[in-house]
Order: sequence, then structure tokens, then C-alpha cells
Amino acid sequence: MSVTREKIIELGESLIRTRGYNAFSYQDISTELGIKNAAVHYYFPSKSNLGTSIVRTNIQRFEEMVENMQGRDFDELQKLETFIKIYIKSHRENKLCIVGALGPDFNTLSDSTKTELIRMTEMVLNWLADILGSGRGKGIFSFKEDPRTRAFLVLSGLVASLQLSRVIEKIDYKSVHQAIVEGLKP
Amino acid sequence: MSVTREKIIELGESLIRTRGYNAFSYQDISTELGIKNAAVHYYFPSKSNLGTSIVRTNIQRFEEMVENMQGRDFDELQKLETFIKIYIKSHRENKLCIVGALGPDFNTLSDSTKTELIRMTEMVLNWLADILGSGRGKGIFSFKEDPRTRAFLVLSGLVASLQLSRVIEKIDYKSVHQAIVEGLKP
DNA sequence: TTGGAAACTTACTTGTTAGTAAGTATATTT
DNA sequence: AAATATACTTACTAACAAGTAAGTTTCCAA
Repeated sequence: MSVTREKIIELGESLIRTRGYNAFSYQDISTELGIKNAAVHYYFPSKSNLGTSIVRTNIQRFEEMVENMQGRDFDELQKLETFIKIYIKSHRENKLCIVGALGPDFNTLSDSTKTELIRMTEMVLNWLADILGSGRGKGIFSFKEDPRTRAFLVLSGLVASLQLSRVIEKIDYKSVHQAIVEGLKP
Repeated sequence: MSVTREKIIELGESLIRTRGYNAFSYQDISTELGIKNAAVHYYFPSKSNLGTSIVRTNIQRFEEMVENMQGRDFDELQKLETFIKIYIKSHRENKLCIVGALGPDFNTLSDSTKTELIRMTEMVLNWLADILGSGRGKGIFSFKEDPRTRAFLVLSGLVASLQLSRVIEKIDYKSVHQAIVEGLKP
């Protein structure tokens, strides 16, 4: 794999997560990387193409995280906390997650980027519902709704608190994700 | 007040909530309203100006809702449910709320639009924390965290579930907001 | 009836956008 | 040594963006 290609994806992701899909341009990338506009088009013919590749990279990262946890056989609470760490890191870097960054722009995305974003969100949600469900089965978690609804709510909390804490600085992010976890304990 | 001016604000808000701030143009507005580009600039010299006015309109609407509830002296649960109705309506119209629509674009907004968005979010959060706190005092609600943290979590749930339900259609939105309310009951 | 304000349109400008066609340098393979 | 592929640059284009200056119509008040 080309190092320039990887830098473009990395920077593109960063721009999406800090400024949004429709607020970044190929110029932003080429200027920052010290290359020409056409060089970006060489690797990613269209912006849609780049967007799709960025989401795919994120899917891969998520899959690797899940695999990695399977290897170390974490329990459900540890898995959830590992997942939440991604959001704590994002918050520290003042970035949104890709789902939260691309979600509001959904109607302006190309079909392929939409498809990948749906696939990613579905994967995360299914994984979350799974660990919430099996965690409840083991008595690690306790909640009334069905696991998918609760997973949706947990993800919503994580996604939006990144967005809101950008607007409202006076919030203690730690207490927010603590409340999410505490709300699941028996 | 001019009817054209009001139509521009209404359409502008709709565009922000369906496509995002950076994905709509003065052309979109002028074409739809059958007027010229410059006519939009006549009422709103800059896009920043229009954005700010749209947020201010939303603040006013929120204030009117709060006032209206004071008049009919609703209890805390009724107030919360009235607020949630805004989100149910937004979901039906396939729109985000302005906070959720502008939040991800925060870094690209003008200072005045940022200021108004902060003011709006702060208002909503304070109001929510107030009714959650006093509701808990009366035994209507029950939760462990401090009211502001819980308010942050409730708002996050509402804001992000609009975004996520746009990506994931297979979700029953009713059960989501029901879970938010149920999670507050003693 | 005339002056002026309100509500626009006409006709631009300037900058930025995604995207492309054709060329060049460098390394690798045949 | 010649051919080919990789990784770009040069030099564009066409469309669209926000924004403006100057004019026009319409209505109302003095």
C-alpha cells in the first residue's frame, strides 16, 4: 500500500470528523500533504470514492477491535468499556466518530458511501446488542428493553455526547459515559 | 415582518435539518421560492447571517413552548413528554433537530452562529436539568447522577436517535423514546 | 404629485469546487 | 537496452459558491 494513499485516508477522516463531509475539499488535503490536487484524484478518482474508502477503513478497524477482544476473552463489561474508550479518545481529540460525523450528511452522500455507512452502523449496533444481551444473561447487565433498543440508546448517548460536548464545554465527559455504564449495572 | 423573509428562514431551516449547513446554497433557496439569488441576500446579507437568524427563530420557538407549558401548569413528566413530541415530529418528517444538525458543523460556523447555537443548547439543557431535578424531588423521576448529567444523556439520546434512525431504518423509534422515559421512572 | 422607502431584479465578480487530459520522472521488469 | 508501471505534476475546465453594485417597480406618505 502507498504511504501517500494512507495519508490521504487518515487526513480525510480527520477532516470529516472535525469539519464534516461537505466542508472539506481535495485542496485541503493536497495543501496539507504538499502534493497537487490531481495527486489526490490519482488515488481517489472522486470524493465519493474517498468517502467510501474512509468508512471502509473504519469498518476494518472496528472488526480488528472485536477480533482482538475475542482473543483475550474479555467479559461483556470489559468489551463495552473498551468500546467506550474509542469515544473517550475521540473526545480528547475534539473529534466526532465517523457515524456521528456522516450521519447528519447522510442525504448528501453517494450511494456507495451510504451503503458502507449503513453497514458500519449496523455492525456496531449488532455487536453492542449482542454483548448487552449476553451480558444480561450472565447477570453482568440489567435493563428492561430489548437489547437492540438499549444498544441504540447506548450508541446514541456516545455519538451525541461527542457532538454536544463540542458545543457545551461545561460538561464533564467522564460522568456522562460513567452514567451510561452505571445505568446498565444491576 | 415580510412573508418572503419568513419563507427563507423556514426553507433554510428545513435544508439545514435535511442536508446540513454546508450542503445548502442561496441558489437552493432562490430556486425553490422562485426569486433571485440577490433577493435572498437582500434579507440576509451573508449565509452566516441567515444561519444565525434560523437558530434565533428556534430559540424563540423553544421559549414559547416553555412559556405555554408554564401557563397550563403541566407536571414534570408531561413537560418532558411535550418536549419529546418535538423529536417524534422531527422523526416523522425525516429531519434532525437544529442542535443535532448544526453540532457536527460547529467548527465551520461563524462566531455569531456558534454563539446562538451554544445559547440554544445551554437553554435546552438547563431546562431539561431543571425539570429532571424537580421531578425527582417530587418522586416523579428517579435517577442517580446529577440532573445536568442526566439531562445531557437524555438530550443525547433524542438528538442522536434522529441521526441514527436515518441510517438504520429497522429501528422502532417509539420504543427508543419510551425507553428514555421509562428509564427515568421510579 | 412628488419623494422616498421597501422589495426586489439584472448583471456582474471573485473564489472555490470536483474533476480531467496529457505530460514527466523514476524505478522495475523483460 | 527497451518497455512498462507507478507516482505523480502541469495545466486546464465547467459548474457553482457567496456576495455586490446599480437599477427597477410598486406602494405609501407628505
